[in-house]
Amino acid sequence: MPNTQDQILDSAERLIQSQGYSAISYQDISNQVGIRKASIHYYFPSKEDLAAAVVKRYRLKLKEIMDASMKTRKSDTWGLLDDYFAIYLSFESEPERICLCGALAGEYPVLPKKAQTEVDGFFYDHQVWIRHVIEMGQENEMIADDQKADYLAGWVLSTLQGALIVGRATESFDRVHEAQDMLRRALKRL
Amino acid sequence: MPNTQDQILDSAERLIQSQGYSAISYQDISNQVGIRKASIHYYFPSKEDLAAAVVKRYRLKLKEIMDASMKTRKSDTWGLLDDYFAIYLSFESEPERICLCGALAGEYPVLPKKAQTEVDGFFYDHQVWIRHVIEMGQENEMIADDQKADYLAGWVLSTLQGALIVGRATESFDRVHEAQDMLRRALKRL
DNA sequence: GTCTATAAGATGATAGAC
DNA sequence: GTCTATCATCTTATAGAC
Repeated sequence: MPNTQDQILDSAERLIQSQGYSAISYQDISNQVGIRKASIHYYFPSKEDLAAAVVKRYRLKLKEIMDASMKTRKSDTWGLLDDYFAIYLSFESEPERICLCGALAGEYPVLPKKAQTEVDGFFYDHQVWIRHVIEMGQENEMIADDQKADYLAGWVLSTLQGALIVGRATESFDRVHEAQDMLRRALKRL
Repeated sequence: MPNTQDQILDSAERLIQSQGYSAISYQDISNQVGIRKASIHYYFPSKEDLAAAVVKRYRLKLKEIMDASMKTRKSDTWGLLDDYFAIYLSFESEPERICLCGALAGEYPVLPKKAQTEVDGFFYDHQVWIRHVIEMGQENEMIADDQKADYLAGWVLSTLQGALIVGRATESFDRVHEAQDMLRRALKRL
């Protein structure tokens, strides 16, 4: 059983992923965690603090997954890409949820500054990681090198985030599978 | 000068595109339009009514643009695709705004039912239109036909929505240009 | 740490005058 | 049609007891 602070973060993460930042309240979290909403303020004085903490933790969690993948897969281009794609496939079992930062990006201008910075940093982390994978793939001639690795990385990121968001709204998670299929082919043949 | 009802819809559309549905209030619209918030209830009794009306109008507006393009471009595959891409490029001049339905899809589970239906219908319209363009392109051998047109259409849609959303959060509208570039190449060579 | 109690403000919505 | 006035409810947040 996680401590109270982690339970609050878990609840907030889940709620933001399914409802967005503006829609959720301390009361919602209070109901899920089973403590009074005043108690939440003990851990996170303001909603801005809570938002920043949730994104920070989420960003770090994924960064660790990606770094671990890099360590075990070495320069196995398609294995690395599969690992990354798996992050997005994990949402299939909870169709109300999407990537936390995809959800937050949808209401970016109303987010508190610190949360904005973390969301921005999240996308930066991912783009750098994907770019690295693609660069290695281009060196090994697994991926065509007539396109800048950075453009390709941004493209992969946008596509996957978009597939999750549109997929949830159209109740078609297949979209995510299909998008990954297309990306794999495109990277091979571009 | 548009009538009051249209001014309200214009304002709501603008606000949702930049802030999302949950974050906006009758007060915000009241401030922009210059009428009291009680007056807005005269046109749209509940926020749910307003949401449904905004999406319905937006969906129709884009449907008309796409149908007009189909009528003038006939079977000019790349011309049609350019017209469609131009819809997304139009957001470059107002970097706070993204596609209304992309923004709404980011908080889909909390939307009123009727708004959900319209958002869903919006994506359906687009996917059908793009699929049609791709099918014609495959017949004319402009686009390779080893992939289902419907998958390709879904992929294009997801990518463009994702590029807008991620692009706004990372202050890099280039993302949209680059994604369109990649899509064009990918469709040609797949 | 968690609670009760409470504050100050915003929200969607309605009634009724003009 | 648009206004003022008002309502009940929800929001984030704080003070202080246990």
